[in-house]
Amino acid sequence: MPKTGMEPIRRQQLIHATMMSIDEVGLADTTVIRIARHAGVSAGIISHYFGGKDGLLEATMRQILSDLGEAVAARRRALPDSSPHAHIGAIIDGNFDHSQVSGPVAKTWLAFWASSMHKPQLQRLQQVNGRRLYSNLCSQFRRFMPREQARNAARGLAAMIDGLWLRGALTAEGLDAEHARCLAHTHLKQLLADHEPATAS
Amino acid sequence: MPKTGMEPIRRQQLIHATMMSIDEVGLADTTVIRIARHAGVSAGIISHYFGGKDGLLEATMRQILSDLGEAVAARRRALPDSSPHAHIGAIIDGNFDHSQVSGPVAKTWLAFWASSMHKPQLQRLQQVNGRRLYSNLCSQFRRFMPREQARNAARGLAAMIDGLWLRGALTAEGLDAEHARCLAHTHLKQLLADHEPATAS
DNA sequence: ATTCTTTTATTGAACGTTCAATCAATAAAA
DNA sequence: TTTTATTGATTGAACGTTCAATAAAAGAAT
Repeated sequence: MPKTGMEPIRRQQLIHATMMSIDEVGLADTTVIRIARHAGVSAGIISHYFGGKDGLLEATMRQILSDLGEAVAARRRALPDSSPHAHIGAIIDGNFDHSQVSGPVAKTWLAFWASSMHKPQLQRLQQVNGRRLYSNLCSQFRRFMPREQARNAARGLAAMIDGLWLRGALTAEGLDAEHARCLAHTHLKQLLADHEPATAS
Repeated sequence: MPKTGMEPIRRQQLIHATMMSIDEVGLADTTVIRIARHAGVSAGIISHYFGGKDGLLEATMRQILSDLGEAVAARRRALPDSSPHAHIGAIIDGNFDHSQVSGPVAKTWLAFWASSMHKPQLQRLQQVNGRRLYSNLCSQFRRFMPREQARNAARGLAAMIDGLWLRGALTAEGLDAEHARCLAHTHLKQLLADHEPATAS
């Protein structure tokens, strides 16, 4: 049934099928045949569109990072005000966006995280993302904190966000996004309260 | 050169070699031959002592978890006082013990973390450890907080500890244990200060 | 409309590689 | 002589990639 213009459709199907397979059996047991069956196509098509299995895996990670970045950016565009609190809150909420915390995405994310330790191409993508989160947080904290303290606040909050993700991906019930957001926001409020004790209500 | 009593020696050598291999090339590219070469023995010996590759991997994870538990327990035995602050501080310090934060151990730990999502035997070990950290923290927080608040404090601190680990394992420079400890302790002090504002100095 | 040609999309068997596990053979110690 | 410890070639299974073959759509021509 080959019509023209299949390429973007197939690419999307295969990326989605990759996440499903990683969700089901993990990255280690994800074979091209299993991905192809999930997408309802043959194994050879993967090399045709992505140059090979590695190309598909990299494209899948790119998609996840791109979606995450967009979720954060969208919330920062629609802020109620431009206070540091609002910006940091938007970054937190974006990181726990619904498109990001579903089981398949979260497990795929963690699988790539581990894998990126030894695959240079994934490592680059991973570091770009990690630094983006950190520096976004840091520049907001610096609006009302001295530099070194802002750095530490950013590092601590970034670690908490990643840690909540990590723990969420491992629990059988999946990540409770509402609860995770609540914990991160509570931590943020503490940081703010400690720094403006006189400005209460 | 077979003497008697080689078993405990070989088991230790092979577990150590497993961590070295995972540090070098990752869990995915860690083969029995590579592990055996690291230990200076032949590949067949792994099946002889551990029943197969999976047995060795499980034994390696058990060793890491056991070392981590002991590092925490040792510090809790030698506390200056038995205040909640001291206990929680000891749990933090134990989790950033030098035996735990070296490159090979940290990378092996993260590799198993990801792998435990789809291997039931590793998952059990992982959950026992995660719950131990959480419930240890929780029971200390409850000594000066209402139950629900203590739970949230424990979840937040546990997430931060794991997040600092995670980010440390991924950076090329490795985990800066001193700095990570400092961030976790800062967060702890905020939790304490917020809850006893009248008892200052 | 119908036929022919070209282009695009897809298949799946075959190939070469890699891996974990096995086991008969070996050698040192007891 | 018996027991304990170890080797490494072999085996069979599984994997990613390749490529000749196939089929449907699109375009061209009558």
